[in-house]
Amino acid sequence: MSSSPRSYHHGNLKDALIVAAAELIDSHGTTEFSITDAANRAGVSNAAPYRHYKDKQDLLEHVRELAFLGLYEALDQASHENSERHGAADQIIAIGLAYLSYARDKKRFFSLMWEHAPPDTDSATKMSGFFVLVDAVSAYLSNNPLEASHNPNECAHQAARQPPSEALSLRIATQLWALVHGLATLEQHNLLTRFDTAANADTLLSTSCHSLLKSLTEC
Amino acid sequence: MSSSPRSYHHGNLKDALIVAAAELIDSHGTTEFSITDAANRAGVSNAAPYRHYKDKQDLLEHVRELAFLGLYEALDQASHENSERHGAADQIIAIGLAYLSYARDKKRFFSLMWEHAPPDTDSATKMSGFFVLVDAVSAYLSNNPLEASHNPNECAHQAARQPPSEALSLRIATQLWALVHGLATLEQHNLLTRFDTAANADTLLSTSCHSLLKSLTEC
DNA sequence: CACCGTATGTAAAAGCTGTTAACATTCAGC
DNA sequence: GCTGAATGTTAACAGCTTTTACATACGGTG
Repeated sequence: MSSSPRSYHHGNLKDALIVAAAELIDSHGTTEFSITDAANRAGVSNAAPYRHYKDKQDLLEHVRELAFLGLYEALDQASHENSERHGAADQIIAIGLAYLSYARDKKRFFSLMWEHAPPDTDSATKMSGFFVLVDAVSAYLSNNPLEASHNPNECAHQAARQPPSEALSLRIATQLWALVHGLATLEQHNLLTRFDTAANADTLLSTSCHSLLKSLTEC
Repeated sequence: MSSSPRSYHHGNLKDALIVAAAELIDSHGTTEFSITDAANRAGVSNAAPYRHYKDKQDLLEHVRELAFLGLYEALDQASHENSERHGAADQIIAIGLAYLSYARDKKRFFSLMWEHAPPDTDSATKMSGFFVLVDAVSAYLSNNPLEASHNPNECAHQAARQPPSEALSLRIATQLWALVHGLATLEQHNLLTRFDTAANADTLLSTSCHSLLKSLTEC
């Protein structure tokens, strides 16, 4: 990537450090990562990063953003590859499978994303992947409008006061997000195949999604 | 806890270190934690811990076990406080709410538990909390036997070959576990109330659980 | 083009940490 | 009581984060 280490000034050290840090974390994990390594890999001294980042956590925060961006791109691609042709439910499941794939392929990135709950920072990048799912749920709800409810659950209320479809999409997407995220986490800790070796995250996701969607829209 | 720092030998340093580490992590987080602090808090020198633990990760692993034990106790208590009298579904939800409470009250413990997916260690403690949920699901399935299926989904297969109820309980409990774990994680990252301020983890859990259970057993 | 403030790099150092090695003390069993 | 094992201390090393003082390049202004 960086070809000419000749000049005194690096030229694009800020980005190069993020890339270097990302590569190191992807291969050696976040505990092994040191700012010294990242600086060396970028071809500068160990103090140079402090011209661009307040401290180590600040740099890690930017790597986290990169990771969330990668997740978004994976989900977005999965969404487009499964749009319309197949059913809307299959599109939702495809997005979930892409989420699980990302957690598997970039497992160290995935861990980094959910480390140390940040105090208040709400980056838009962090949510962008979520909105891919929201859009798919909206499409699903358009094709599967709610039926009249005979259920004493909250759906009766929703039907009674004609909820904006957007709020319902957000709620369902949140539940699906929680489900797939939990499956990804449990899978990473080898907690799924402990009893039922056939119970992998992919099939669990598929059946759970169908259940949730059916129940949430048919109530 | 430790009262007499007089004798050369501590007497119970191995446990005292876990407790000290747990307290430090609970108050200052896992990144701030140092083995030196834990040793000082236990009243010994900074090299003493290495007589009982191979390295820092080894000590942290034991703290993790303590955290999983605490989670188990919380879930077990919630299970017993909500057994029989209320419906079996309510018992399941009570367990889930206890899970969310634990994640909130012991948020640094909760983060520690899911950090750095361990390579192969499968401690029984880690799973004990899960079995509380499995038992509740089994009780639910006993009270709500599966109906004859007209669904082309996998439930037809299950019904056809008379699945052992235990396998089904494990599968449903796993799905519920993933769901509640995902909700806990998203809540910790302030990702739930970003749009719908009324959508807290507790209510989302309640509605999702009902949906999943209804759909999974009514299929 | 010369000048100068600013941005960006280096070098050195302080202070902390994890970890090990050599040594000291206590315990437990014979 | 003696002896080996268990447990603790001190000292030291290497590596890391972060700061400070200094060096170099860039960019705009006269």
